[in-house]
Amino acid sequence: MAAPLLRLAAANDGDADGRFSPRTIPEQLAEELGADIVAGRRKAGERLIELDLAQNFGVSRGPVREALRILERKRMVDLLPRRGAYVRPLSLKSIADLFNVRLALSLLAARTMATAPVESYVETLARRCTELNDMVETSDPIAFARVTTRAVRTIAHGSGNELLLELSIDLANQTVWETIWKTPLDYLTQDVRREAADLMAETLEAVRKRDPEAAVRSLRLLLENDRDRALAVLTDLRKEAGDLSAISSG
Amino acid sequence: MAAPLLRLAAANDGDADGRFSPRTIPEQLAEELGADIVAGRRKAGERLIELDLAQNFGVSRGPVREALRILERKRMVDLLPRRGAYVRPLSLKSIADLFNVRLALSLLAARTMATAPVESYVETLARRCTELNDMVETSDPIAFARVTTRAVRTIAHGSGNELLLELSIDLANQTVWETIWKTPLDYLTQDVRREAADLMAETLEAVRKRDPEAAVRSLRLLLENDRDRALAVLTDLRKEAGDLSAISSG
DNA sequence: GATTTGTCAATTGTTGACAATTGACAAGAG
DNA sequence: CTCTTGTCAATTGTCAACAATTGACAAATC
Repeated sequence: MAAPLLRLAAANDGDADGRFSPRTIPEQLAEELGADIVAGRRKAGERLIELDLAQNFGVSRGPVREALRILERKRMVDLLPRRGAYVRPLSLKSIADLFNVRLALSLLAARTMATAPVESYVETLARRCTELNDMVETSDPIAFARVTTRAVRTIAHGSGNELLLELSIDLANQTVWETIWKTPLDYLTQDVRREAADLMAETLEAVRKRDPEAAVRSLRLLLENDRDRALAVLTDLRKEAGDLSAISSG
Repeated sequence: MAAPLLRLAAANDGDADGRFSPRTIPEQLAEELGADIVAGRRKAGERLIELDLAQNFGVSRGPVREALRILERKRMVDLLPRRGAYVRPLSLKSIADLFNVRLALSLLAARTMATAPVESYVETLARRCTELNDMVETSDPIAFARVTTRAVRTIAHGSGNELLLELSIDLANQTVWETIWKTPLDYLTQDVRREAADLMAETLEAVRKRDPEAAVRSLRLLLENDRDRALAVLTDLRKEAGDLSAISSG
């Protein structure tokens, strides 16, 4: 197998975070490997051998090691001392778990933000709401989903809780999402989008009125809907095709 | 400076997790360094230089590097590519943030557990409740606090959400707690213990009745009390002594 | 036949050397 | 005097070789 080397990483568009740290080789490796895992080019449970990876990527084992640590942190591989790295199976249940944790953190964010709103974040959230409203009519579910995610992240920012924000970003970077983005988002019909946009607007309103309970209530509805619909789609998907090897029955 | 070498790590009592992976050198380094940071032997913001650490510990830079990655994951150091590792300042606010995140996760756990309780975990929780009740009369705040923590972890287990459990353990391993354990727990008076034990019992009851909202309600009260009292103590502590260098005003 | 022990290749852990980058400081230009 | 540019030591990033451990398979023992 010839050495494919690294494609030297396209634009560094600030990885969903604010930091513009230089893009290190281990990070690039982790990204590539992560993509491979999501795409099913690496199967669940497969063992990853440092030397092989190093040769395939055209680097030495050092950076590969660090990349594996990064992927461990992202919960994409299990790292057993002296026994190697294994790609972690990604069950439907673990996706549900992920949704629920995100939900809990987002609700804490909403509650906190509504308790002591910071004007700049409220404004940003308002902008997102406007965007969502505008997108109800158009029919681009992917764009809609992205803005929703961004709005939720704004709330995480607005909470002022840095740990919460960090965890949210970590979870968002979780590759599960990459998988989910690739699933059909047809369930985001106009009606569903309408409802979501309204609920987000309600949340914004509650934040403005400094009513934490109301904010939590509406955001919870929004995210629970999202979770349930996404899970339904994923479940169906599994029934049809037994592949997508990254997603096991679990 | 002579080479202190590693004291070869005492009993491996299964680090609060179930796994009994072999104790690797990087893990030991991380533990030592972490202890140094908590104890204030490494000050907030201080730069950690790989070569120095390597020489002090009597190993080469490789393992030190991995140890730093571990500490980054535990949020104890910041790792800036090409710019080194810095011990992360631990502000009062970040401790509050930690409490709040733990709170949110625990409530999700309680809600989930109460939705579909698993007998074995319910039993364990019941045992913890009994223990707590027995400890109301005795006056060992530390033991009481530990059992409380254990009860909360039981709930995390009982949720069946592995991600949640993992995050909880991560956060619990956060060194902040080590710091907190060392603060005076005098606020855990008999009255306070009585209330806490009662609230935990209520939570258990709610779980048994499969009443998620009630479970969340009582556990929330319990943990909010805990948070507020602990923060109050820490705040006072800071007013008195300006040291405890790991805790900055932030 | 089941269990233990010995051997070996494959793989991970560790090391020391070399390359690349950073931040600081000094010298020079405006 | 302020700002830019060049140089340099300190430090991190990467590499390739060596050491230690693992798991598997075969041989020996009970």
